[in-house]
Amino acid sequence: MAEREKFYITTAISYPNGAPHIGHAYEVVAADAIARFKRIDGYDVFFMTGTDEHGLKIQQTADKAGTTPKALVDEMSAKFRTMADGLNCSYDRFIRTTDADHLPSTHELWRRMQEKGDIYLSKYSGWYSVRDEAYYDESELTKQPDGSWRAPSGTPVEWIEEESYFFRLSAYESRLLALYEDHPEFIAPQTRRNEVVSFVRSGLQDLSISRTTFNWGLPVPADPKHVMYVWIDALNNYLTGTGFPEADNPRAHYWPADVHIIGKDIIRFHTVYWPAFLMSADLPLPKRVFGHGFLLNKGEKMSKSVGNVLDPLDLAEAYGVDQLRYFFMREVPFGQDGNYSHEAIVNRINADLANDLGNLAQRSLSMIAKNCEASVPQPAELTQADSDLLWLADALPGKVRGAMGDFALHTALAEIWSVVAEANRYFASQEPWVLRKSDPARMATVLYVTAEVLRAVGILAQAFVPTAAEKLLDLLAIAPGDRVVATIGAGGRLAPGTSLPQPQPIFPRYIEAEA
RNA sequence: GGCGGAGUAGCUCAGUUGGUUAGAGCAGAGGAAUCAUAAUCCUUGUGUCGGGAGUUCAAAUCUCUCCUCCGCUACCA
Repeated sequence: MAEREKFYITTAISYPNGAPHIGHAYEVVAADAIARFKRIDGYDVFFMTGTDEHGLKIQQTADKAGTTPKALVDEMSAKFRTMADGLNCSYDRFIRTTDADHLPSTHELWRRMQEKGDIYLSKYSGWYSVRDEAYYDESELTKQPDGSWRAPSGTPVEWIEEESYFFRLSAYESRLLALYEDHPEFIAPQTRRNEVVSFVRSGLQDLSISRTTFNWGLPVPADPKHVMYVWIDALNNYLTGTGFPEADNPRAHYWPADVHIIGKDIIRFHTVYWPAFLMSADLPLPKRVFGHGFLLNKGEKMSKSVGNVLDPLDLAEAYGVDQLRYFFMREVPFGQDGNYSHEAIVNRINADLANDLGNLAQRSLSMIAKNCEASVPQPAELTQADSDLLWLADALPGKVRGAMGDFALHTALAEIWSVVAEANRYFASQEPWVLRKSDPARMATVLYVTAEVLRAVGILAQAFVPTAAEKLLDLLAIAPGDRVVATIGAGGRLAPGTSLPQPQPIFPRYIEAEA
């Protein structure tokens, strides 16, 4: 057997300065679906998510709460991990930038960049608002009557100069442009790529990569009064996850990442800074970076003031984990912004999951249980209608693989469910409940073909709705090792006579609670 | 301001390199069936394809122009 091809996928790591929200849930669920699909498609997958735990804000939040940064991030990071677990996300490692192996890894990256001559000590200066804890560009400031300057937020600013290490980002402009040119797939979707190319073309300045104004962070090698600023510390988690710099680490072969799944708001860090760092360190670059969109609550961004902040686990409890996952991935074209609302979620759950797939499984498997001695029926000769439907099911792997290759999760699901819809039409037109009396052999064939379609659908659905798909495959008595994409089609057909368990509903309908 | 994207049925969107009567899902209306989670199936749309002009035998699909919306235009991530 040939060695399996590796596939390394990551989410961004979350900043645990507040509780996880629906955006975090969306990202990790989408990445999980891709990871799960790759696994059932035969890849050696490494899927990583985690938390980015250093920085001024964490330190301040801890101060305000009267605790230590470490105690704070221990508590907060656990919430993110609990969320990922609660949403049934199959990460192989949950990395934390406070993990012990992240320091040597990041020091090594820094050292290599320094060796290249790309890191130098200078001064970082600018208009700083103490109250906002942020620097502002001069163009953003407004002059007050007394001659002083104010930030956009109205707070006073002062000119600050701070010693800082810089990365020679400006030296990488042409190499980055060449990367985008030679690998147009590196940044997706297309619209994000356009933005990045335009940004880099406009010229790059060197990047401040250390701070002396706080100390909750990784110390700069040989100059511990500096801590590394977020860019290097956070981005390097992807390398740390593979055991860098240990060449003999069992995960070393996963680098470079095949894809970073991130929010569109941090596309620049992943497509400009990150590859430049890696080029400097003479390390291979990630193959692709995908910037997904945001989920909006009825068109509005989630915010505490609007009062529409939702806890993802509350949603999962209300609708079901698989149901919520399905909604996220089916409703919104991956890469674009999308809306969610109670009505939309319920509609998807009931129409697609309970009615279309759940009911198809129930009606066909019940008939098998009652009329075929509770075992896989023996098909007779296939009619054109049978072959046509099987052909559609057998063609699904190619279509879904193609869609998943472009991270078009919504398209993959649409493809799968179009076959479910076709199977419902087939079932209605074949009327096996009539055949039961008029032509039992024909009935058995129709039920067999339907079960075969359910098998293909169940296998592919594992990536998106793992628990329900598992239930469906259990009902079909598919052996654990056979629940892979490669068995879909003529080579892996159900064996007639295999006894089947008592059918159980796989997706309940969502019933509105009494108001 | 500069660069880029989008504007197609009530809603969400598909529409490869221009080519028969512009499609899907959902919602709405009517009907059939009863195996099934009151699920399913069938039928049903007179849409100025944002406006205007142009190229072409032929444009939602190319060109120009105008209108509207959105994103990016670096150190909060």
